[in-house]
Amino acid sequence: MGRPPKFSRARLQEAALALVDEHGLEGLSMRALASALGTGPMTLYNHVANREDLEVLVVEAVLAQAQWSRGCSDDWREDARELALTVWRALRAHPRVVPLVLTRRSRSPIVADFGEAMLAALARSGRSGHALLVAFRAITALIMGFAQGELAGPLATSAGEPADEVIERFRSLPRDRYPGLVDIAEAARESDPEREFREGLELLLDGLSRAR
Amino acid sequence: MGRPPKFSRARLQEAALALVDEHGLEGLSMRALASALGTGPMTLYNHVANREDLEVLVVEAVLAQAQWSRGCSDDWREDARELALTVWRALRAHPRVVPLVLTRRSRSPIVADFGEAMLAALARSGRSGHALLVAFRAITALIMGFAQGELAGPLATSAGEPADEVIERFRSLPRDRYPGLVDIAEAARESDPEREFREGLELLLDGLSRAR
DNA sequence: ACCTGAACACCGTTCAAGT
DNA sequence: ACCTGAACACCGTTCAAGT
Repeated sequence: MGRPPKFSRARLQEAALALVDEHGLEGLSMRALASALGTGPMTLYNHVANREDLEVLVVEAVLAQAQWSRGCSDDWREDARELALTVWRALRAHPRVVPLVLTRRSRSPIVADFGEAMLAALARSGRSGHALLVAFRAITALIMGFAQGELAGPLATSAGEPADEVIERFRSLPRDRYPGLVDIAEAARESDPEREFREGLELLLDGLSRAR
Repeated sequence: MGRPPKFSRARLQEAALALVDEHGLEGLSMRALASALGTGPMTLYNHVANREDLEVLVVEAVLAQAQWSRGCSDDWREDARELALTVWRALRAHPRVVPLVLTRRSRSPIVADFGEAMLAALARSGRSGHALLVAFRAITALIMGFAQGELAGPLATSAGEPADEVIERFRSLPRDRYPGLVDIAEAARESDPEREFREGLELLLDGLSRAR
């Protein structure tokens, strides 16, 4: 006997994302999500295969927020930059989901479409085949790596500890042993994440412009 | 009454890493580790604060395998390259630990020492302060991002699915809609991870050489 | 100082039954 | 087709007691 679903997959996705945004990764459980949706845990299994499947759904909810103009400009660097920035911003909007984005694999068309758009831009730098593959791997690595670095890297600013404290911790290292770390910790005080990402991205784009 | 520890912290670290290497992340539990060490779960709490602490220990076991020569050459690019490669290789030697490396933060001297060595190399490109910070963030992002990409990126080759299958999956996409993805999937067939990383790294080093 | 068993409050998921 | 309660086999961790 056909029964209408109690809630849509989209509703479930939205509720799961809200749970992680608000309570972090450990706030996401089948049971917690179920009660947020007003049902029992087992109901979720009508919409989702298992917990990992649910996590992929959360990842895709975040990635879906990356939007870009479909056409392309006459400057491939500008296109690649726009694409990279929109993904990076989507990740930054949901910092507590980043660990999931880094570790779960999605086969959603969102990922393929983004990849294809980025490849279209990079191809216009004059690359194809192996060189295009390397360029693609490098730029996606840079995006994910910057997101990771803010979350868990040496100068990570999130994850509970306030930014100023992390910087202070590095600033107070022995200056003779760690002059470089002290230096960048000072610089980090009057910097911001988007600027750092943009300038880091520009370094790679410079490399992509030069080599052939 | 002073009792000698039943096992050292190093022994615990080693056993935990072995557990993850062999059975993956889900094979690591307080209970499984305890029985691998021949005791009850609660004994572990004499050596480790909690599960997260244990995970950081595993991360540090992997990072500790990154070794580099202390002196520096007359070529900063060569030094940065060596440092990046040694970390990347350490990560690759323990693919199932990578998700932990991406998401857990360590305050071990290993991390600080690596950072300082890398900064020393990058500083010799003529950078300091904010520009040095950006260069550092970019190169660490590239390293971690490449490790992430192999694990969970669009063309990821690990995570159960064999490399050939992933590539085949992309190769069989509609060529008119995803020409770029099909192209790099073909290229990926006769490529290897270290080559891709080396060449991706070179792109960033090119960018670091040019800009000032 | 270090070890440890029992117990508690959670998990994800199987199963079998409902509509 | 979709829902759901009971039950199972796990977790990490607190507590209280041992040496």
